[in-house]
Amino acid sequence: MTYHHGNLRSALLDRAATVIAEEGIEALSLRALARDLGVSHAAPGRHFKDRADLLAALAAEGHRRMTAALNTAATAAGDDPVARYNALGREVIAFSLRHPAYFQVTQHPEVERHSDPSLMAARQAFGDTVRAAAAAAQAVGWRPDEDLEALQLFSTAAALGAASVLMRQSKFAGRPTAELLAIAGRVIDLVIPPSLEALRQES
Amino acid sequence: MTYHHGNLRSALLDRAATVIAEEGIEALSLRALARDLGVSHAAPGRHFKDRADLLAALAAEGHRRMTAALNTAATAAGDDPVARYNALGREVIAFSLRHPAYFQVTQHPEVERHSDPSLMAARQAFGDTVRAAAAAAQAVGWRPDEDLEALQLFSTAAALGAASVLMRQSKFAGRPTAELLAIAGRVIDLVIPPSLEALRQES
DNA sequence: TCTTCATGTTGTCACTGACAACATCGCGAT
DNA sequence: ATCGCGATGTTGTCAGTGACAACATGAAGA
Repeated sequence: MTYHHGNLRSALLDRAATVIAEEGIEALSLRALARDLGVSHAAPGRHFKDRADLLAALAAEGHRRMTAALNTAATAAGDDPVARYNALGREVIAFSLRHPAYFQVTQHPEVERHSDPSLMAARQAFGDTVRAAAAAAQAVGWRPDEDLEALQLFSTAAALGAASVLMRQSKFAGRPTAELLAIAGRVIDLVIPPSLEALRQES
Repeated sequence: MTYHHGNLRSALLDRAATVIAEEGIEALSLRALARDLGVSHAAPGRHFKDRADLLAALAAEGHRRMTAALNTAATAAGDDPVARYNALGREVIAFSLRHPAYFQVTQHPEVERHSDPSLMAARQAFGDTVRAAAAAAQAVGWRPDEDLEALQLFSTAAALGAASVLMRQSKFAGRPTAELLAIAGRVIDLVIPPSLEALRQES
């Protein structure tokens, strides 16, 4: 045996991501992963306590990347806090469409219940980013009467739900990404005005 | 052996629902179910081809009950189509809170991908009910420019996402049901006006 | 009564996650 | 230089699980 894979941990995470993208989370097996990488069936155990632990690590990575994507999208959106929060919503959907494996793993109930510390930290960082943007939009007049954290949680859930619909519903299957993103934009606009100006015109 | 359980099929579904409510879908095992009911490990196979088949049957039942709940909620809401659609949104959340096992199983990705004919029929009936209500609201002026099916799908996803947040987020854990339903109402109001009158005042 | 079919039983297989005991590699202290 | 030790990987094994096949039982109708 050649032994010595070197970076088995990241190789496992990579392979897991592609397996999940192709066949879904249920099809993921530690032993199959080990076989795919030409390594013994117990080798994954050195890096991940169990299957849930691997999924948690993958989900943490997904949250970190989503957070990073949101930050660049926010700065690209300019100064208007309402437009920024709207852009965040769109980016949640765009990122999900770009990275279906991360979407699946972060949204999977089995993983959501899991309380790995590094996963919880990544989740919290993601929530903090969204909450800060929601607070800025609220500060300039968007939904001033609602509880901030509730606004954050429910708008995030709505955006992720929309992403799920766009990925799973046959109505949208096979449509080009650009079209899906356009639809995503309209959906986000239902909840968050596209700009401060639009918000002021509403009422 | 006493043999002859009589109605093993519905006993399996019942027991499965309580197991799911208590320990989650992942904890569900056909063999454990058989043990719980004092029946041999292969007996469930007579009624459900495999684990996914049992989950599909449970999900179909969930969709049927949700649809029934929506219909009674709609008639109770009176004649205003906007108020009716708003009430439907609230009832989606209320039903989910009342029946967490059905919620979990209908929303679980593993089950959502499944294409059991009776499950698909139940899903379609649910979708038809929501779409009819959305169409009525649209006919009196709600979001007239949006695609009807998209409106239906995304508003359903938003309501279900809100239900998920209310059930899973620690922020809402342990709060009395009445309070959760009040929050649910505010969330629905973010997307669907509470009445035709409110809709007309918006713009 | 006899047959037939639905329902349940026993037996078995491959696969999986999990654990324990052992092997090897590389690196840092002596 | 080497010694020792911790990190990483290996082989071996166990119980739980889903799935299937072959058989048993009981009820209902020809």
